[in-house]
Amino acid sequence: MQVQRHSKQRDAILENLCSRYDHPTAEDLYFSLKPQIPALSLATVYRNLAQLEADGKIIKIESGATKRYDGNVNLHYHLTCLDCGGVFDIFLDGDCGLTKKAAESFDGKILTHSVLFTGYCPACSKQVG
Amino acid sequence: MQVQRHSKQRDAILENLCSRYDHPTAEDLYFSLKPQIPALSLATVYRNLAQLEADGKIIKIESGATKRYDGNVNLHYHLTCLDCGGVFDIFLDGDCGLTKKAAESFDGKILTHSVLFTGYCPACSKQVG
DNA sequence: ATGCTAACGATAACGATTATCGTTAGCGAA
DNA sequence: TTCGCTAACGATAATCGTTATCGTTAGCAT
Repeated sequence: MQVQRHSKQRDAILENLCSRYDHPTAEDLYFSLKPQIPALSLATVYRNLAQLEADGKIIKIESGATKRYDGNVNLHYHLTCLDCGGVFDIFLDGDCGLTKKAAESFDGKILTHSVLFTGYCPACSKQVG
Repeated sequence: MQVQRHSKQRDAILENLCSRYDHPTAEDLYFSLKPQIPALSLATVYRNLAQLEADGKIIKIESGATKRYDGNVNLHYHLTCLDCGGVFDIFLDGDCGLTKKAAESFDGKILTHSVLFTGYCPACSKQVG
């Protein structure tokens, strides 16, 4: 096993991700950090996102072709808006018994889960259409 | 709006998908149908899977880079096995109140949702390792 | 300060999916 | 039944998000 070294880039990526709530893509983060770290490479963003996810410090959201990331690792769910394409947080009390019920009916080992709702975000659902 | 025509290929894809429970990828279906329809193109498989999904006749499973498909449109969930990579069905009674609770705490419009568990399938969880 | 090598930046490669385009075939009207 | 329209097809090029490669840079232990 290899020692993980500290890196300015990884710090900046984690800090940027944790300070926002729009579930950015790797590219979003890249452009957001470029002014602050002009030499930053998109590959570095992907590399560090993968590492931070493996360390359990961030979450990867499986929403279609382009992955999005979330700095909030507390259990919560997401909704993809069919209109604007944004991803929004949905906080419920715990997991609504999902893990327990699934464990009862499934003869395997369950570690984690994710829930992705589909619909319209507050802003888009208020518009006519 | 355009009229949808009947096609032998689409029939075969839907029938193949509905007769299996391994949540195949587009390529899986392609190779599975190739003997029966030698002229079949992979593009046709993708085209029809998209169309069948839009028609609500099948479900697309967002499990990583490669999408998988499911011919069972009744509400149920899935588990991805970290060991063998397979996708397995998890049937619970209804949605465990997920839709209701989410609607209460989210100020938008919720249409559907999907749940993806991560863990080990029955076979892999029984192996030593 | 020095050496080791994790992490970097640039960019090529990859893999899944989608778009293009000329051809085929489903299907309604003549 | 044939004709005409065009949805759907097959082949393949293009796209796009992500990952791998490789020479260079920079943490960090000695």
